[in-house]
Amino acid sequence: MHSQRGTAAAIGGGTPRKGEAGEHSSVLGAKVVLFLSTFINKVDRKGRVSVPAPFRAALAGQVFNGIVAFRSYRQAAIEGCGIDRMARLSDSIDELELFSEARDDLASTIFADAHQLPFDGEGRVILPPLLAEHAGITEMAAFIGRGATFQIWEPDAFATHQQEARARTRAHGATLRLRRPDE
Amino acid sequence: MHSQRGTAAAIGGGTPRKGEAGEHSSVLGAKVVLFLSTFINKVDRKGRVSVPAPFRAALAGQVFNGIVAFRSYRQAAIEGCGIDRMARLSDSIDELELFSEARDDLASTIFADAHQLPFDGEGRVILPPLLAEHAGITEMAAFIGRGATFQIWEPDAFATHQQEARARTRAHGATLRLRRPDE
DNA sequence: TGAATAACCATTGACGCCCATAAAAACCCA
DNA sequence: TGGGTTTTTATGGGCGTCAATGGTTATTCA
Repeated sequence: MHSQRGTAAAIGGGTPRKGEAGEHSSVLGAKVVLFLSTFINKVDRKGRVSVPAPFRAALAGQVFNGIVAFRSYRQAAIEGCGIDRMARLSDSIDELELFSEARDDLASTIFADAHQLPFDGEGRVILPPLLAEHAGITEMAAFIGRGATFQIWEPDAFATHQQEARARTRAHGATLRLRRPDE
Repeated sequence: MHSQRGTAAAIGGGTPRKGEAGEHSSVLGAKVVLFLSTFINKVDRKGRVSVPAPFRAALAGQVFNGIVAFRSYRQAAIEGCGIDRMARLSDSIDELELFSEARDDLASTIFADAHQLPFDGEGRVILPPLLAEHAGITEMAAFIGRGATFQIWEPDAFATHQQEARARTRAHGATLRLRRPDE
């Protein structure tokens, strides 16, 4: 059984049906990567999971054909993004003082346990056992769009988390100023 | 037992499977070199260690077929990178005040005991005894991705270090402004 | 000539890659 | 608008290949 079908096409890789110049929306500069919606897929016996097609589309065209995954420090989840984001992170860190302690800490915290998970021919990845364990994932994996990044959760755990998050939001009345397109 | 398998080809050297123009992802400018994840490999009786395949891929195409290693003066670890980065480092140091103390120190610390370790036919290098000793490496070596560079640790020592680094990062709330792709 | 080093094979298990299938969307056309 | 057709996805499984590792032979240098 399939979870749900491409409810939302992630922007940027927009899977142009026919013709539709598309393909390289980036003449230069970064493509817009947006992960939306939630998809629940099965983890097969070999530990493979299909990355939702819309997510794959959002990642299309990046130098590395796959996803980057690392453990979330705050939650029992796996953080995911494209390689381009990691490259940007690397550049940012490179700008810190060489050999400074902060730089060291960030590097060993962020890069050390990031995994590059390549897509197979069918758009699946293999979840590293350590990460899967951290997220409590065994049978099913929920891909959660978070805009520029996404997360992978054990479905039930996420449901719980989401309820709590909603409750908190309602309580605190979180607000957000929308960024102007040009700033 | 293998530690973990080549999660992926690091960017830039992208091991294009079939055809795939690939090869030179750089139209101009530096190739993207990104070391990610952690790989633990065995050091054999002769002191040889396999450099993780993804790291090798990231280094592919550089003028020197191997890695550059030198002792970290802050930690019980070996710093590693490709020869290209050493060239950049050299440039950076060149920009420091001539005859300044800092320049002297850096030059003698980094370049003096930097070792060029060539790959053998199977992608292994021999760890210089002095470096291995400094890092306390005997049986196993952990290759730690740090973005543009990597480190080599004794696995247990790194585990400890990583925990402390995480704690520090969380405590200070070390943050990092993500660099915009176009700036 | 002996010891250390480098180049050369051999093994094996994990993983990449391929093919097959079913079901659900998207598409098309009356 | 609705039914039939085509495409894409998600999922399973088999097999060939490569990476990690160990050992053996050739080569170099003291």
